[in-house]
Amino acid sequence: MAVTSADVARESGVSRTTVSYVLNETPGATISDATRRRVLATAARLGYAPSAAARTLRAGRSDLVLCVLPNWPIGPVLDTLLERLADELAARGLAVLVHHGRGARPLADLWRAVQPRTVVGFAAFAEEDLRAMRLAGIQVVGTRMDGDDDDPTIVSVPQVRIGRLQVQHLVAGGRSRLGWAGTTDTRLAEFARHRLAGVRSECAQAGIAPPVVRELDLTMASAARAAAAWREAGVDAVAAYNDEVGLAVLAGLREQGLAVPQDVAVIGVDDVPAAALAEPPLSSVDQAIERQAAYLAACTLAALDGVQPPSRPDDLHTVVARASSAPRR
Amino acid sequence: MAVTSADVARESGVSRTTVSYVLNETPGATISDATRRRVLATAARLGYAPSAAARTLRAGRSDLVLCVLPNWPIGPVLDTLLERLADELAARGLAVLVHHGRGARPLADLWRAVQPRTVVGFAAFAEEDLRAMRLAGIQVVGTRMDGDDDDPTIVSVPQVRIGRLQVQHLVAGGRSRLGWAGTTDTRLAEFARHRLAGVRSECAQAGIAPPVVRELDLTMASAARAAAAWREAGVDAVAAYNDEVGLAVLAGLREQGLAVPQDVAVIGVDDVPAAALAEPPLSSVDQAIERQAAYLAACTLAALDGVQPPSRPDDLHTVVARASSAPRR
DNA sequence: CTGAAAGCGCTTACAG
DNA sequence: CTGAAAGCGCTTACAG
Repeated sequence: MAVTSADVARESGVSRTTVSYVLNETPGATISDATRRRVLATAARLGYAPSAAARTLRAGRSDLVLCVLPNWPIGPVLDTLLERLADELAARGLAVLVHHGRGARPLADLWRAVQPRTVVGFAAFAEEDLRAMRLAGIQVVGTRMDGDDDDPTIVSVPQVRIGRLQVQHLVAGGRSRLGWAGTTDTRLAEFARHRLAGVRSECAQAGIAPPVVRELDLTMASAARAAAAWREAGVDAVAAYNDEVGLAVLAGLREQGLAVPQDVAVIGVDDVPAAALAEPPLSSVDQAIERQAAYLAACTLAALDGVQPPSRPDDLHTVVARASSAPRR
Repeated sequence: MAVTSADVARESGVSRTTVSYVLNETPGATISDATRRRVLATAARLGYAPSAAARTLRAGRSDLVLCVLPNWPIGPVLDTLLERLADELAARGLAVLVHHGRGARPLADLWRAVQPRTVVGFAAFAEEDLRAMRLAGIQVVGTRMDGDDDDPTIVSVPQVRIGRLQVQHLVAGGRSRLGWAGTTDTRLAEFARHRLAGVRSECAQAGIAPPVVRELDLTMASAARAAAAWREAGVDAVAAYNDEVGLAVLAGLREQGLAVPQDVAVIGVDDVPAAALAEPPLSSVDQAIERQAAYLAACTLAALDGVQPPSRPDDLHTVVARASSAPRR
């Protein structure tokens, strides 16, 4: 069916060995210029492309790096991460493909279809999946959201810091009774848990009461209910899971007749464009996506080379202060 | 290194043939129950997984379906599409992997690493890429944004309709001088072009002037400039590329002291949660994502089976009317 | 009911 | 400078 190296060999009047030497520019081999030209021309004319399956079988490993995502909604952060990773790895002849690991399908089904050299996991793997990958000789690079692990194959971006930063900013602005606006989107539960933990610990640190926790579903009804609860509790500042939730919080507070930032301050996470356009403009926490992406790519390359990964940059997140969290007068 | 079927055969005291028959439940073969049990147990104990490369080489085709995306930002629409597709194909033993085809890297590099059975393209392929895939025996399923092609391997979701619907809605609400809010994000240029074409053609149809076109970059400055230009031109309604741009339009109009919907009506596309939360709530065009996903999945399955694809549902898009486009009193 | 053998397409010692 | 041969791990006619 498809063109094989044998076809190229026959058409060029040489052996498959010679075809392989020419096409792979094999270091040891010296091929006469005439032969090389002839082989190259034939390959181009026939549209020859080597069989990935055969190469992988022969070599015992492929040039594929597989990124395994949980069922997170893909946003700009992840998008940039994947793009950057693909660019860096392409420079070394590696292809990056992404598996959107929705729901309950076991990873094992994948290995029937594809044989990656390395798997980059964006959430913890099941024990059995890990075992299967190790047995199959697949290298595994992991990521974590808490940052207290020394496993060198693990990239960590501590979500906890984000929550801490939000609280520090709000407290510095004279606020002392905090609310937390989480999300009912279960796909984000892992992120939310760590960010909330950061909020809690920083509240304790600052000597103020723990946050009044509410989970929103991005409807006006749920945002208004949350706002009412916060008013009830005397909340004067809300840290939101992200900007999307933060914008819902603004809407809910408005609905309940609470003024931002006079009555309540609000801060989100991500610094999406819509944050700056809100009324009032929404404060946020910038994630330094480009630098996170560079860090992840460097860690993956280090794992591929079997060397120590770079240490994590520790000033990734910064507060973007806008009117929604202006200090108490 | 890894466990092979020969290992399982040796440990079970049978031939590789028998191992293959048992593990693949080969129809013709009848294996004694004792042997079957023994082989299964050994395979499980050893953690045997067949080599995808060897299976693919042997079979001449893999169980991999590759989705090739242009460098679009991934949003909820695409996300749902991919999830749905993966689910439907998993039921037939096919794995779905995604290639984020950023920028200029030629697709050909991919075939060195991976050998898909089918490629689902979300934008037009380069001629040479198409040729290479055909030569490699890869089945190609395409998608288009204009819907006037009868190629059965092509899934089309006509963006043009979206623009038409927006204009119909605005005109029905008594508006007669339209603006179009595009985006400076070049990754979306293809979508924007078709939606704008729909707006243009429907304006002609309705006998009103062509739209006053402006491209926004999601900053207040650019939104305000656009708003000023529209006021200058006497625009009384704006169709936005999507809700994100629509929200920027609302901000720009507010900044310029124009009242929505009294002075200017606004409508976006996508019906994201933030649209309903805006002040005033933003009208939009719903994309019926679930049904689009089902349609794409059905087309892909049809292509795999070599049968006629289903015809496109033609009522995918519907206007969600909110305060931002309330009729002229 | 089970096994020995061929062959998928490639690369790479090994010979010439 | 070039070619014949082996072998990666699998499946499947073909024999028994």
